[in-house]
Amino acid sequence: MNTGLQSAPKLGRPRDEAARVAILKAANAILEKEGIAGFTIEAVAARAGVSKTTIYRWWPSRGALAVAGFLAEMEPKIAYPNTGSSLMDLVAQLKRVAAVYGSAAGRVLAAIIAEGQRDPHTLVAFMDGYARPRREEAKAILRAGIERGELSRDIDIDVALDALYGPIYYRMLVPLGPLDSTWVETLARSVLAGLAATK
Amino acid sequence: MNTGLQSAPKLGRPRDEAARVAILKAANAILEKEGIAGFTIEAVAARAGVSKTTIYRWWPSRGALAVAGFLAEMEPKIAYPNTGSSLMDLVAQLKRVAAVYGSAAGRVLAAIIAEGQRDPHTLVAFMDGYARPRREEAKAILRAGIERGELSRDIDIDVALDALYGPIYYRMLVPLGPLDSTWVETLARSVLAGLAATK
Amino acid sequence: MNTGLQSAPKLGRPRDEAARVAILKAANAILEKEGIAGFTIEAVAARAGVSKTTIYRWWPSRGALAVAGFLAEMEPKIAYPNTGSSLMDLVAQLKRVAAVYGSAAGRVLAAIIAEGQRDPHTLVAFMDGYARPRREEAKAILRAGIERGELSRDIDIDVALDALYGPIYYRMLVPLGPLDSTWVETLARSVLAGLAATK
Amino acid sequence: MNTGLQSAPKLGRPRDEAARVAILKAANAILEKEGIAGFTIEAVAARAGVSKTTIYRWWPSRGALAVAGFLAEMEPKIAYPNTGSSLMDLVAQLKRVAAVYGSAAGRVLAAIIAEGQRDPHTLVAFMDGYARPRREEAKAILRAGIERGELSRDIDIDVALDALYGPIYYRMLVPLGPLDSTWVETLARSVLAGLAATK
DNA sequence: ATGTAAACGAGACGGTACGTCCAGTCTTGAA
DNA sequence: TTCAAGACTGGACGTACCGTCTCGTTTACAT
Repeated sequence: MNTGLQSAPKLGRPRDEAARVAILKAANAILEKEGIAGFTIEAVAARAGVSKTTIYRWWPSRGALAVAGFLAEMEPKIAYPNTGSSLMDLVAQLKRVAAVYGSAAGRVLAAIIAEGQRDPHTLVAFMDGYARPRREEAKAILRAGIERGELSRDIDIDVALDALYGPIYYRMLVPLGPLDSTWVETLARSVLAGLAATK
Repeated sequence: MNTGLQSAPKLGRPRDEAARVAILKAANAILEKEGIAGFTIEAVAARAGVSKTTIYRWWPSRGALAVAGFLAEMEPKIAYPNTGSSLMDLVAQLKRVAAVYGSAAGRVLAAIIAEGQRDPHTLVAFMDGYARPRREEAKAILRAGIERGELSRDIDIDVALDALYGPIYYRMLVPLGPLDSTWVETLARSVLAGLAATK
Repeated sequence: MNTGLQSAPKLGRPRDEAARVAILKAANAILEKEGIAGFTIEAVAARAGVSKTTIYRWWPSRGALAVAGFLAEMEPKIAYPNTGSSLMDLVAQLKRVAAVYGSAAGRVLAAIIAEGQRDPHTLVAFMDGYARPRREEAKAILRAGIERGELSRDIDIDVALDALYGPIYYRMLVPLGPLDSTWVETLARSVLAGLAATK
Repeated sequence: MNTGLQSAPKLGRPRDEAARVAILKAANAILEKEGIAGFTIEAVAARAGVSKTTIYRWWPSRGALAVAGFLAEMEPKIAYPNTGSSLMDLVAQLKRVAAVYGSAAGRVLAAIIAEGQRDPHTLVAFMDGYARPRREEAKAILRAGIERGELSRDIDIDVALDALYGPIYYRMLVPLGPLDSTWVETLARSVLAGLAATK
């Protein structure tokens, strides 16, 4: 996936930026509307008004394209807020994430994780491009909270984040119940209470 | 999935039990070894030494077959223990579940959830046949714990179970870290502390 | 190319005869109308109302299909006559061949020879299925003529047939002039005179 | 094919002669080695170390390029000899042609004729640039032979040339037998006998 | 014992999408 | 103005499986 700017060889016809954008938009639209079932390279090409070749030139697989489309759409949507309080920031962002994942974007994300089970490259792309960076951001917040004394030094940061975000992904993929704000709040309160209680 | 015994028409050649078993075994084996990518009806038929027709006669779709195979293999493996203490039972079972999901069975389960994102019928089959029954068992334990006074009356049982099992599914599908017993213990302790702390 | 009747295993769904015929007819029609340029497997499939798979199941390549179509159409058209006189038979057949090759069938034949230059299998199929059998028939006639004393024992049968048929193929492929009956007659007279004059 | 010198615009960068030669050489080499199957513009460009653009700028189609390459290589090889005797000249040249067509050049020629069946422009280019000029030379020889009384005034020159050259092309395209000198001699003797016998 | 009815193996069939190749066109910067 | 590089649209390739179908064969029970 050559979305970024690398050595920029400058030779030959430059990449068509409009096509790139159209492809990512089409990928997202299809994933949102029809889910992974209708997400074929041919469908994306048709919707974007682009030839299959152009897609294959820039993205090695269906999954890579899905991830790229998701990132393009998501990146602006889930920045962490900054309220001065780690816990407030965390809860606020958790609610925002739950809201986003409960909407169309959640279907895209679910599709990507599903595709990731089929194609390891997709999983890697998703983890490198999205999952791990988000986790790092979240870790930073928790660490800040520890510095400020809002959280105990004894908590296991990874476990804490798994406990907070895991349930959201779980409900997104296995709809045992709704992903609404009441639920998130109850969850956050409960889990944070556990963290606070740690030793 | 007509695995059960219904009106038993009794006419004609009876169903070949050996074939049924061979198919489920083959389905599991393929799902474990190659994941969802290699899980095609043709592959299952070939491995089971059975014709495609026979598979389609009894299972309506790939997903239904996967779920059936998973249930056949799983059912015996994750019964709840009974130690007299709800919390002990819960933790023990949680650890067992994590261990099982971290092994080959986890790959099968991941494949089923992935297929469920593509085909709603598969999701329904999985939820009806597996997810919800397990959840009911777990709820019963928690309720018993409340009765016995081990747990507060104020906890939200569903949230509690999401907080306990969600992270396991999360790590199974998005490998941000290992699914080992240390992690499960830390997680369980932390979440249960939160539940206990609930006023 | 399993056009003929072989061991007839009898197992499974029997081949759809109507499809086979439709495919051969479509192949011929396209070859006649558009030449080798428009002769794609997809076009044949579409015209025959058949899936590509069905074509590939029975014919290994474009060329094999073209040859099969040609044989199906041609076989009845160029049997040798039998006038009692070898030379008369020969000339009569030569004229018929020229007439046929000058028509739509000629375009099919030209296409096959062209495809044969690209794909050796096609050439082999054409030679085994058509060129050599025809040549053998012609040789038999010449041999009969020698037996009856109509032709000299000294002629080289292969050279004689090359001299008679070569020019027809030449004109068919390289249109330096028409392939009409006047020309064939002149040619036949001239060449046969040469044969008669041999020693 | 703008190989010749036209109005000489003189403006801008001049045509790269080395590229022109490299392209023709590459075209020939590929045609000889891999036949028409491997003869793609991209392959020629790669082998010649030239961009596709440059090829398309000067030759309108694959066939045109093939013909140009063939002419560049062939022109010097098949000039008519001059022994003073038309018949001797004719036979000598016939043998030379057969020898050449039986070698690598024959594969190129066969490829061109094949391509000509697919693309009329190629056929025209081949006929205008090669087939007809050669035929005119041959006709001149026959006419000279008639003038000198070596040949009858009654022979049909076109038929005579078809009878002599047709079989060579035939054997080149449909390998029913070798294209060796023994065969050519027998053929020439036989056909010329027929011409001589023509009243 | 004989018929009837469903299960089964085999494999042909119409389709969809795959990922690739090449055609022929275009857009850029350098020569 | 030519050229190298390489992006672009587009058509066909040959393959893999899908889910359906049509056979002939097998197995049981009901007559």
